[in-house]
Amino acid sequence: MFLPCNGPIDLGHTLGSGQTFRWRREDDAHVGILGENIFRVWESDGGVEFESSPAPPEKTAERLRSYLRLEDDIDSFYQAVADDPRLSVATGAYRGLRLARQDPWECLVTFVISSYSNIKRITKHVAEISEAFGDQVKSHDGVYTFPGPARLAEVPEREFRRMGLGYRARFLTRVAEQVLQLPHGLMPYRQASYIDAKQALLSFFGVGDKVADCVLAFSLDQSRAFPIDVWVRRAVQEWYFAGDPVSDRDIRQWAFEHFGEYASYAQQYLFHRRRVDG
DNA sequence: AACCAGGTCCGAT
DNA sequence: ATCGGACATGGT
Repeated sequence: MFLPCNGPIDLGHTLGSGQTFRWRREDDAHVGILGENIFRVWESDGGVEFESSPAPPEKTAERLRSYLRLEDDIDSFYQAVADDPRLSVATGAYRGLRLARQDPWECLVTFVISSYSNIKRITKHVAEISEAFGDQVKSHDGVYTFPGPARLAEVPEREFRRMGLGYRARFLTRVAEQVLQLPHGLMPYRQASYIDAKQALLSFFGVGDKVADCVLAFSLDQSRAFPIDVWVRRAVQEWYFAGDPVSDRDIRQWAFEHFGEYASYAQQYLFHRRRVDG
């Protein structure tokens, strides 16, 4: 089934730029799990083509469309930063890199795990958690859904430690318990203000500024979130502040003034650029 | 063999 | 408010 896209889309950059960790290349397509269904997606003229199972494409199209943010007018972002020479290099190189709209819970767990780790290891841990605690997707051996907060809340911390999660094990157990206390889960924060949503996330044990901003940018539609990790810190410091040391607080302030509602997109391009090309 | 990785928490200034 | 050290583990 075909889905049109507003502007360019590059699945390799979108799904392989360190925002999502459960997609894999398979021939010329990308295969991943959204909710209870497995998707196979590839680029097609003016959009993407996809298959899904066990639910058929007619039933899952909206989920994929939303996930890939096909409605985003990405060209207006490119225009907005056209006068920024550093960012223009990245938008030129990674044209079609989109932010994904992930499930907030899965995104939260993923980035709690990400703390002081690396992409390869994060990918491994997310896969292990799905296999160990998720449900098998119907008629797809070895393919698992992502376990919900109720399931992870009942996993003893020592099991997470056995998986090699280290000190993050405690974070995971606590975060699951805390999310379980929310009457309507994390979804309502899509409608909340950036400030309110961030404050809520920061109240979770194991969630600081960086992880909170990742969840806000990659799952909660908070376009002014600007996650600052080691790579982005270096990029901003060297490319925009002449190498002078800058506090995270100042970077956040600067990012909002400089990029406004495009901050989340700008961050992902800067991150990818810095991580891939140094 | 030190050093680093999409950080956060906590106690001491 | 801000700063340093501790925290687990695996890869260069």
